[in-house]
Amino acid sequence: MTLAELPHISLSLSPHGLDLDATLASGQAFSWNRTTDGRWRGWIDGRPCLVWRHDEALRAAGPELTREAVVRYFGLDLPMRDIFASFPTDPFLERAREFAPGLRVLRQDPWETLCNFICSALKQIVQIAQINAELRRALGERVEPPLLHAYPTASRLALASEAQLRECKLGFRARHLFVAARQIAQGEVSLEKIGDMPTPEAREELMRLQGVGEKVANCVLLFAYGRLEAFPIDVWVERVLRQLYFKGSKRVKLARMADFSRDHFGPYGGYAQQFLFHWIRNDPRALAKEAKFPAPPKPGKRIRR
DNA sequence: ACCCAGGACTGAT
DNA sequence: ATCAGTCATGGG
Repeated sequence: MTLAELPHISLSLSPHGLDLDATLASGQAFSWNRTTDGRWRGWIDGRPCLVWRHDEALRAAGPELTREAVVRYFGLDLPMRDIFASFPTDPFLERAREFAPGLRVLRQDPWETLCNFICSALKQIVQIAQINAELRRALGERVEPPLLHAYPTASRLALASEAQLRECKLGFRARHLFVAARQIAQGEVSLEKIGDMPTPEAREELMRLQGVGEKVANCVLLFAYGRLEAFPIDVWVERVLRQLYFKGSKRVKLARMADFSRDHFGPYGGYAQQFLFHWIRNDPRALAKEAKFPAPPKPGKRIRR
Protein backbone atom coordinates (compact mmCIF):
# COMPACT_ATOMS: atom_id res chain seq x y z
CA MET A 1 0.00 0.00 0.00
CA THR A 2 1.49 3.31 -1.04
CA LEU A 3 0.25 6.77 -0.23
CA ALA A 4 -0.82 7.30 -3.81
CA GLU A 5 -3.19 4.32 -3.59
CA LEU A 6 -5.13 5.75 -0.66
CA PRO A 7 -8.35 7.67 -1.31
CA HIS A 8 -7.58 11.35 -1.55
CA ILE A 9 -9.06 14.51 -0.11
CA SER A 10 -9.89 17.24 -2.59
CA LEU A 11 -10.13 20.90 -1.60
CA SER A 12 -11.10 23.71 -3.93
CA LEU A 13 -8.71 26.62 -3.77
CA SER A 14 -9.58 30.29 -3.60
CA PRO A 15 -8.78 32.47 -6.63
CA HIS A 16 -5.58 33.42 -4.82
CA GLY A 17 -4.40 29.88 -5.37
CA LEU A 18 -1.62 27.87 -3.77
CA ASP A 19 1.86 27.34 -5.19
CA LEU A 20 3.09 24.08 -3.65
CA ASP A 21 6.57 24.33 -5.14
CA ALA A 22 7.17 27.79 -3.72
CA THR A 23 5.44 27.11 -0.42
CA LEU A 24 7.02 23.77 0.46
CA ALA A 25 10.53 24.77 -0.61
CA SER A 26 10.66 28.29 0.78
CA GLY A 27 12.58 27.60 3.95
CA GLN A 28 9.68 27.24 6.37
CA ALA A 29 9.19 23.45 6.11
CA PHE A 30 12.04 20.95 5.88
CA SER A 31 10.56 17.50 5.54
CA TRP A 32 8.86 17.68 2.13
CA ASN A 33 10.28 15.97 -0.94
CA ARG A 34 9.21 16.52 -4.51
CA THR A 35 8.44 13.28 -6.33
CA THR A 36 9.41 12.64 -9.92
CA ASP A 37 5.87 13.31 -11.07
CA GLY A 38 5.71 16.68 -9.34
CA ARG A 39 3.82 15.71 -6.22
CA TRP A 40 5.04 16.38 -2.68
CA ARG A 41 5.73 13.73 -0.03
CA GLY A 42 5.82 14.93 3.54
CA TRP A 43 4.11 15.17 6.88
CA ILE A 44 1.06 16.98 8.24
CA ASP A 45 0.57 16.87 12.01
CA GLY A 46 2.88 13.88 12.34
CA ARG A 47 1.16 11.84 9.65
CA PRO A 48 2.79 10.94 6.35
CA CYS A 49 0.99 12.18 3.27
CA LEU A 50 1.18 13.04 -0.38
CA VAL A 51 -0.12 16.34 -1.75
CA TRP A 52 -0.54 17.65 -5.28
CA ARG A 53 -2.47 20.09 -7.42
CA HIS A 54 -5.23 18.88 -9.73
CA ASP A 55 -6.68 21.66 -11.85
CA GLU A 56 -7.95 24.27 -9.42
CA ALA A 57 -7.98 21.93 -6.44
CA LEU A 58 -5.52 20.74 -3.84
CA ARG A 59 -5.45 17.00 -3.31
CA ALA A 60 -3.98 15.12 -0.37
CA ALA A 61 -3.71 11.47 0.58
CA GLY A 62 -2.50 9.83 3.75
CA PRO A 63 -3.58 7.47 6.53
CA GLU A 64 -5.84 9.22 9.05
CA LEU A 65 -5.46 12.49 7.20
CA THR A 66 -8.47 14.79 7.60
CA ARG A 67 -9.74 17.73 5.57
CA GLU A 68 -9.51 19.94 8.64
CA ALA A 69 -5.84 19.12 9.10
CA VAL A 70 -5.02 19.95 5.48
CA VAL A 71 -7.03 23.18 5.56
CA ARG A 72 -5.31 24.28 8.73
CA TYR A 73 -1.82 23.26 7.57
CA PHE A 74 -1.98 25.21 4.33
CA GLY A 75 -3.95 28.07 5.84
CA LEU A 76 -6.82 27.65 3.41
CA ASP A 77 -9.10 29.16 6.06
CA LEU A 78 -7.23 32.46 6.13
CA PRO A 79 -8.80 35.65 4.76
CA MET A 80 -6.15 36.19 2.11
CA ARG A 81 -8.04 39.09 0.56
CA ASP A 82 -7.98 40.98 3.86
CA ILE A 83 -4.37 40.04 4.46
CA PHE A 84 -3.27 41.39 1.09
CA ALA A 85 -5.44 44.47 1.53
CA SER A 86 -3.65 45.22 4.79
CA PHE A 87 -0.25 45.43 3.08
CA PRO A 88 1.26 48.88 2.58
CA THR A 89 1.79 50.44 -0.83
CA ASP A 90 5.27 49.14 -1.43
CA PRO A 91 6.96 48.49 -4.79
CA PHE A 92 9.34 45.91 -3.32
CA LEU A 93 6.62 43.90 -1.68
CA GLU A 94 4.52 44.13 -4.84
CA ARG A 95 7.42 42.80 -6.89
CA ALA A 96 7.95 40.01 -4.38
CA ARG A 97 4.28 39.04 -4.55
CA GLU A 98 4.34 39.03 -8.34
CA PHE A 99 7.32 36.69 -8.25
CA ALA A 100 5.38 33.97 -6.37
CA PRO A 101 1.70 34.92 -5.96
CA GLY A 102 0.77 31.48 -4.60
CA LEU A 103 3.37 31.39 -1.83
CA ARG A 104 1.67 30.66 1.49
CA VAL A 105 2.66 30.57 5.16
CA LEU A 106 2.08 27.16 6.74
CA ARG A 107 0.83 26.18 10.21
CA GLN A 108 3.14 23.32 11.12
CA ASP A 109 3.65 21.18 14.17
CA PRO A 110 5.21 23.41 16.87
CA TRP A 111 7.67 20.83 18.19
CA GLU A 112 9.20 19.91 14.84
CA THR A 113 9.22 23.54 13.74
CA LEU A 114 10.98 24.52 16.95
CA CYS A 115 13.64 21.85 16.37
CA ASN A 116 14.09 22.75 12.72
CA PHE A 117 14.81 26.36 13.55
CA ILE A 118 17.05 25.55 16.50
CA CYS A 119 19.01 23.56 13.93
CA SER A 120 18.86 26.39 11.40
CA ALA A 121 21.54 28.58 13.01
CA LEU A 122 24.21 29.26 10.38
CA LYS A 123 22.93 26.51 8.11
CA GLN A 124 21.63 26.57 4.58
CA ILE A 125 18.09 25.40 3.90
CA VAL A 126 19.17 22.17 2.20
CA GLN A 127 21.33 21.34 5.19
CA ILE A 128 18.48 21.93 7.63
CA ALA A 129 16.47 19.43 5.62
CA GLN A 130 19.38 16.99 5.79
CA ILE A 131 19.55 17.31 9.57
CA ASN A 132 15.79 16.77 9.77
CA ALA A 133 16.13 13.57 7.75
CA GLU A 134 19.08 12.36 9.84
CA LEU A 135 17.19 12.89 13.09
CA ARG A 136 14.20 11.02 11.73
CA ARG A 137 16.33 8.13 10.51
CA ALA A 138 18.39 7.83 13.67
CA LEU A 139 15.79 8.50 16.35
CA GLY A 140 12.35 8.66 14.81
CA GLU A 141 9.70 6.03 15.29
CA ARG A 142 8.99 3.94 12.21
CA VAL A 143 5.60 4.48 10.64
CA GLU A 144 3.94 1.75 8.62
CA PRO A 145 2.89 1.22 5.93
CA PRO A 146 4.99 3.72 4.00
CA LEU A 147 8.05 2.63 6.00
CA LEU A 148 9.07 6.10 6.99
CA HIS A 149 10.41 7.69 10.12
CA ALA A 150 8.33 10.11 12.12
CA TYR A 151 10.03 13.08 13.68
CA PRO A 152 11.48 12.08 17.08
CA THR A 153 9.52 13.28 20.09
CA ALA A 154 10.94 15.56 22.77
CA SER A 155 11.24 12.73 25.26
CA ARG A 156 13.01 10.60 22.68
CA LEU A 157 15.55 13.35 21.96
CA ALA A 158 15.97 14.03 25.68
CA LEU A 159 16.71 10.34 26.17
CA ALA A 160 19.35 10.30 23.45
CA SER A 161 22.92 11.37 24.10
CA GLU A 162 24.38 14.59 22.88
CA ALA A 163 26.94 12.53 20.97
CA GLN A 164 24.10 10.74 19.19
CA LEU A 165 22.75 14.10 18.09
CA ARG A 166 26.15 15.20 16.86
CA GLU A 167 26.19 12.21 14.56
CA CYS A 168 23.20 13.79 12.83
CA LYS A 169 25.46 16.58 11.54
CA LEU A 170 24.17 19.03 14.10
CA GLY A 171 27.55 20.46 15.05
CA PHE A 172 27.39 23.00 17.85
CA ARG A 173 23.58 22.96 17.63
CA ALA A 174 23.53 19.50 19.22
CA ARG A 175 23.73 20.95 22.73
CA HIS A 176 20.98 23.46 22.01
CA LEU A 177 18.61 20.83 20.70
CA PHE A 178 19.48 18.42 23.47
CA VAL A 179 18.84 20.95 26.24
CA ALA A 180 15.69 22.29 24.59
CA ALA A 181 14.32 18.76 24.26
CA ARG A 182 14.86 18.21 27.98
CA GLN A 183 13.17 21.50 28.79
CA ILE A 184 10.11 20.46 26.79
CA ALA A 185 10.11 16.85 27.99
CA GLN A 186 10.24 17.95 31.64
CA GLY A 187 7.48 20.49 31.18
CA GLU A 188 9.65 23.49 31.90
CA VAL A 189 8.13 25.06 28.80
CA SER A 190 4.77 23.98 27.39
CA LEU A 191 4.26 24.26 23.65
CA GLU A 192 0.53 23.75 24.18
CA LYS A 193 0.21 26.66 26.59
CA ILE A 194 2.20 28.88 24.25
CA GLY A 195 -0.58 28.39 21.72
CA ASP A 196 -2.98 30.16 24.06
CA MET A 197 -0.71 33.06 24.94
CA PRO A 198 -0.66 36.51 23.38
CA THR A 199 2.20 36.74 20.91
CA PRO A 200 4.61 38.84 23.05
CA GLU A 201 4.30 36.45 26.00
CA ALA A 202 4.52 33.46 23.70
CA ARG A 203 7.73 34.88 22.25
CA GLU A 204 9.25 35.38 25.70
CA GLU A 205 8.29 31.84 26.66
CA LEU A 206 9.89 30.36 23.54
CA MET A 207 13.07 32.33 24.19
CA ARG A 208 13.47 30.57 27.53
CA LEU A 209 14.44 27.53 25.50
CA GLN A 210 18.11 26.84 24.80
CA GLY A 211 19.06 27.84 21.27
CA VAL A 212 16.02 30.06 20.78
CA GLY A 213 16.64 33.77 20.31
CA GLU A 214 14.43 36.45 18.82
CA LYS A 215 14.75 35.21 15.26
CA VAL A 216 14.06 31.53 15.91
CA ALA A 217 11.16 32.42 18.23
CA ASN A 218 9.61 34.50 15.47
CA CYS A 219 10.01 31.67 12.98
CA VAL A 220 8.18 29.26 15.28
CA LEU A 221 5.46 31.81 15.99
CA LEU A 222 4.96 32.44 12.27
CA PHE A 223 5.40 28.99 10.73
CA ALA A 224 3.79 26.87 13.46
CA TYR A 225 1.46 29.01 15.56
CA GLY A 226 0.13 31.11 12.69
CA ARG A 227 1.08 34.39 14.36
CA LEU A 228 1.19 36.33 11.12
CA GLU A 229 2.53 39.47 12.79
CA ALA A 230 5.79 37.72 13.73
CA PHE A 231 8.56 39.05 11.49
CA PRO A 232 11.75 36.93 11.50
CA ILE A 233 14.85 38.85 10.38
CA ASP A 234 17.51 36.47 9.11
CA VAL A 235 20.55 37.35 7.00
CA TRP A 236 18.43 37.48 3.83
CA VAL A 237 15.66 39.66 5.17
CA GLU A 238 18.25 41.86 6.82
CA ARG A 239 19.85 42.20 3.40
CA VAL A 240 16.52 43.28 1.87
CA LEU A 241 15.91 45.80 4.61
CA ARG A 242 19.39 47.27 4.42
CA GLN A 243 19.74 47.43 0.66
CA LEU A 244 16.20 48.43 -0.27
CA TYR A 245 14.41 50.00 2.69
CA PHE A 246 17.38 51.57 4.49
CA LYS A 247 19.33 52.41 1.36
CA GLY A 248 21.98 54.97 2.14
CA SER A 249 21.76 54.63 5.89
CA LYS A 250 24.84 53.09 7.43
CA ARG A 251 25.06 51.20 10.70
CA VAL A 252 21.34 50.62 11.16
CA LYS A 253 20.68 48.51 14.21
CA LEU A 254 18.70 45.29 14.07
CA ALA A 255 16.25 46.57 16.68
CA ARG A 256 15.42 49.57 14.53
CA MET A 257 14.82 47.35 11.51
CA ALA A 258 12.46 45.24 13.60
CA ASP A 259 10.54 48.35 14.70
CA PHE A 260 10.31 49.61 11.13
CA SER A 261 9.10 46.23 9.88
CA ARG A 262 6.36 46.05 12.48
CA ASP A 263 5.13 49.57 11.73
CA HIS A 264 5.51 49.38 7.96
CA PHE A 265 4.20 45.91 7.15
CA GLY A 266 1.44 45.81 9.74
CA PRO A 267 -0.53 43.04 11.46
CA TYR A 268 0.28 40.44 8.78
CA GLY A 269 3.90 41.48 8.43
CA GLY A 270 5.15 37.93 8.72
CA TYR A 271 3.36 37.09 5.53
CA ALA A 272 5.04 40.00 3.78
CA GLN A 273 8.34 38.82 5.18
CA GLN A 274 7.92 35.41 3.55
CA PHE A 275 7.25 36.97 0.14
CA LEU A 276 10.35 39.13 0.48
CA PHE A 277 12.47 36.22 1.70
CA HIS A 278 11.46 33.95 -1.16
CA TRP A 279 11.87 36.71 -3.75
CA ILE A 280 15.30 37.83 -2.64
CA ARG A 281 16.66 34.30 -2.58
CA ASN A 282 15.26 33.17 -5.92
CA ASP A 283 15.01 36.17 -8.22
CA PRO A 284 18.49 37.15 -9.40
CA ARG A 285 17.11 40.54 -10.44
CA ALA A 286 15.81 41.39 -6.99
CA LEU A 287 18.96 43.03 -5.65
CA ALA A 288 20.52 43.85 -9.01
CA LYS A 289 21.95 47.35 -9.15
CA GLU A 290 20.08 48.16 -12.34
CA ALA A 291 16.75 47.15 -10.83
CA LYS A 292 14.44 50.12 -10.85
CA PHE A 293 11.55 50.68 -8.49
CA PRO A 294 9.06 53.54 -8.35
CA ALA A 295 8.86 55.66 -5.21
CA PRO A 296 10.58 53.43 -2.66
CA PRO A 297 9.09 53.63 0.83
CA LYS A 298 11.12 55.50 3.41
CA PRO A 299 11.84 54.07 6.84
CA GLY A 300 11.11 57.42 8.49
CA LYS A 301 11.75 58.25 12.10
CA ARG A 302 11.66 55.68 14.81
CA ILE A 303 8.23 55.66 16.39
CA ARG A 304 8.27 56.03 20.17
CA ARG A 305 5.66 54.56 22.39
C1' DA B 1 42.12 28.62 0.55
C1' DC B 2 38.13 31.60 1.46
C1' DC B 3 33.40 32.98 2.35
C1' DC B 4 28.78 32.09 3.57
C1' DA B 5 24.71 29.83 5.70
C1' DG B 6 16.69 31.46 7.82
C1' DG B 7 21.92 32.70 15.01
C1' DA B 8 22.57 32.08 19.90
C1' DC B 9 25.45 32.29 23.76
C1' DT B 10 29.14 34.03 26.52
C1' DG B 11 31.93 37.33 28.69
C1' DA B 12 33.92 41.90 28.63
C1' DT B 13 32.71 46.91 28.45
C1' DA C 1 22.22 47.57 27.26
C1' DT C 2 25.72 46.83 23.70
C1' DC C 3 29.53 44.28 21.22
C1' DA C 4 33.10 41.19 19.53
C1' DG C 5 34.44 36.12 19.68
C1' DT C 6 33.14 31.69 19.35
C1' DC C 7 30.61 27.83 18.27
C1' DA C 8 30.72 22.79 13.71
C1' DT C 9 29.84 21.62 9.17
C1' DG C 10 29.06 21.54 4.26
C1' DG C 11 28.40 24.02 -0.27
C1' DG C 12 29.89 27.18 -3.68
